[in-house]
Amino acid sequence: MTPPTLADVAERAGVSRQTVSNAVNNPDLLRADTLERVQQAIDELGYLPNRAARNLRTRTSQLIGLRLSPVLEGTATAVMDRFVHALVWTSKEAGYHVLLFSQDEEDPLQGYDDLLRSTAVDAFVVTDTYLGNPQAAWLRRRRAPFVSFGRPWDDPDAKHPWVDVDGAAGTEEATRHLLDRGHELVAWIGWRKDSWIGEDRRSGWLRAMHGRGLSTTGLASRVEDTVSSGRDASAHLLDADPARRPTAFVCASDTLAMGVLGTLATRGLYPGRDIAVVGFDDSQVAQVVHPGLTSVRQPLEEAARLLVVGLESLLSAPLSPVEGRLLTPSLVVRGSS
Amino acid sequence: MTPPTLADVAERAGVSRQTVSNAVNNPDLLRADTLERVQQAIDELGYLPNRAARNLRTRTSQLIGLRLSPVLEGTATAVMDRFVHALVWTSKEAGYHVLLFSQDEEDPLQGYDDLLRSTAVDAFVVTDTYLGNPQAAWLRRRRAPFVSFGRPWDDPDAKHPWVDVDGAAGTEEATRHLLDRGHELVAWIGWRKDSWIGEDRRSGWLRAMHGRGLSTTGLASRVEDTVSSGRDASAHLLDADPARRPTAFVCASDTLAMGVLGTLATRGLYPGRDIAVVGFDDSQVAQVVHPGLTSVRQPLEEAARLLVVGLESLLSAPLSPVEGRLLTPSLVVRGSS
DNA sequence: CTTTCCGTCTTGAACGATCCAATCACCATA
DNA sequence: TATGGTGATTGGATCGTTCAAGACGGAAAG
Repeated sequence: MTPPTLADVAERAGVSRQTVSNAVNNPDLLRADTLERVQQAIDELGYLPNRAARNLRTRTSQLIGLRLSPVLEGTATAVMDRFVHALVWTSKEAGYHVLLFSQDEEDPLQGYDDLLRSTAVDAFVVTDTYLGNPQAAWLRRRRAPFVSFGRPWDDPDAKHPWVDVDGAAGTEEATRHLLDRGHELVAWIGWRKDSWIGEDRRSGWLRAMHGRGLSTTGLASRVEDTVSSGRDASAHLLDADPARRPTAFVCASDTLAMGVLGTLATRGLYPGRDIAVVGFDDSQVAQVVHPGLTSVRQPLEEAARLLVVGLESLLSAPLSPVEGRLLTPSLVVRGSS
Repeated sequence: MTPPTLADVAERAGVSRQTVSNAVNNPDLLRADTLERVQQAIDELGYLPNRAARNLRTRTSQLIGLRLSPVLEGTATAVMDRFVHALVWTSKEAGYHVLLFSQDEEDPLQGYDDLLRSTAVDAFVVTDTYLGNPQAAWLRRRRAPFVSFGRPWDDPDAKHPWVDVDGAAGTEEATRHLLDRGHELVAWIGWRKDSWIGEDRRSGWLRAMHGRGLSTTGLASRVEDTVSSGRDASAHLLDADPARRPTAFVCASDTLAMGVLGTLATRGLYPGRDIAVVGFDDSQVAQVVHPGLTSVRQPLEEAARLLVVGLESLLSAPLSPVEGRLLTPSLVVRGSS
């Protein structure tokens, strides 16, 4: 009924508890024949070390804490889903499991604090690194091990490993792709100016346009990340100056791009033929909408992998040099361009 | 540096360890003034019980295991995301955390087995209950506590609590909604016959149609759950018999509905005006696509809540009567109908 | 005045693993 | 044969908590 313990295995194999422990954790300390005997007993009993006991003794939990961000209905954020998958997968390879917790409405740090004080997790993966988010700074003060997906925008000398995706490179590639197809009036629809991520992505568009000697005057719009904002912004840009009517849109998100597609649909314009549209995130929406939304895809699997690598080195050698990694996204071309 | 222990609190409050333990777990055993003194020491030190030690002693982990299903690119399955959120939230209310693990490619039961044998989780939440999935039967044989989201289709006398959504009721409401708007030729695009869920949803459409004395001949199609299948199926239905050309489509998933929208777009037909379309799952896709996809929304928050309730009673009284709960989904009406 | 009882608190043991120091077996060397 | 060294194996202590049982004091009952 109750799972077998180390002592059970030891008795069956005719050795001491410590020898069984070594067989599991330091097999090279045992003589070959002893190891085999112990291994056989382990297999026969289906023994696996009791997690709680091991955790207590070693002061680790082999768990990584991840706080889920609140779900936003009406947006195309399928990013987290893919990222969580990738993180769970790579964590498993490294011998860790992922523990989810949710945000406390009153105190956003509550969840972190509780898990730390009860030594329930070994480290955290932080994902919301937008400006003004107190998590990173707080965790640092608390000396809690963590890595972040997203660069520390407001803290140039942050001491934690991080991985981020080069949004500017992504939009630059997206814009170049449109320019290569003959577009010259490529408009930008992005987020409000106080979003560092938004400004980063916008800079890629600027770079591509200016790189070809094209003016961006009257081609940019900064709005909230909602479908209706994207719809309104694109309609406005299309109606503004007939001489500079955009023939293509690059958007800071798939959500905004869906708004653009909405504008086109109501006007009888066909995406990809009449007007080109590119989104960001390669969400499921981009994949299933007609005629397919070209989008910048983040290498989330690679990001997760590197985060876990960073976590491992952080936990094994807390004073090792800290590094940040910037990954280059790729463009997935579909019918909309 | 290291978190305070029970002994630290005990010393500070001038009581024994056990008294502190009681203050935390059975406060009514203490005299009021003692309790207050201990509580103050706890607050001052920021004490929280060490999880590993507690787990070891009580033989519980306060963790619920959830296996992530493989991500399917190109489909609109945003269901899991919402469900996981809801589950994490309600679990927290009940004092549990959610531990994620991924599917082993070789042996789908491996992850479950390891977590059980190492006593890492108290119970599982199983989500993939499609026909032939060995999880439920295996867990039952293993006498592992679990609840499932999805009814035990192939096992009428299953002994575990489950919660499911009445798919038939959902499509029935969707179909009635279309009939009420004057449609008479409402077509069905669903999954292959071996999918119980698909057949369940289909039966709702049948019920609604027959309830109004309408024939369903030549109005149904059963295909794979992909966008292109939905596109092909809808095109075929529209071209088949001019006398019975569908004016509306009810689909077993948002993915299929997106295929229908694709067909309409290529033919210059406007969803909601020329042809009505209803999907299933109320995915993010349905919410952001133009002009909005009417869809059946599953009460995932309620489902998660009931699952946790079931889990609690299962863990506190393993022999309590088992119950299954069928929840009724709701229809979210948008531009496409 | 003694006994019983109850409420309150304390002590020692246990959960199942790992760490530490000590022991043992074995073989090579003097 | 005695000595030394190496590597395999052992018993005991420990991690921080909860459980079981006992100690203590005062109040109620005999």
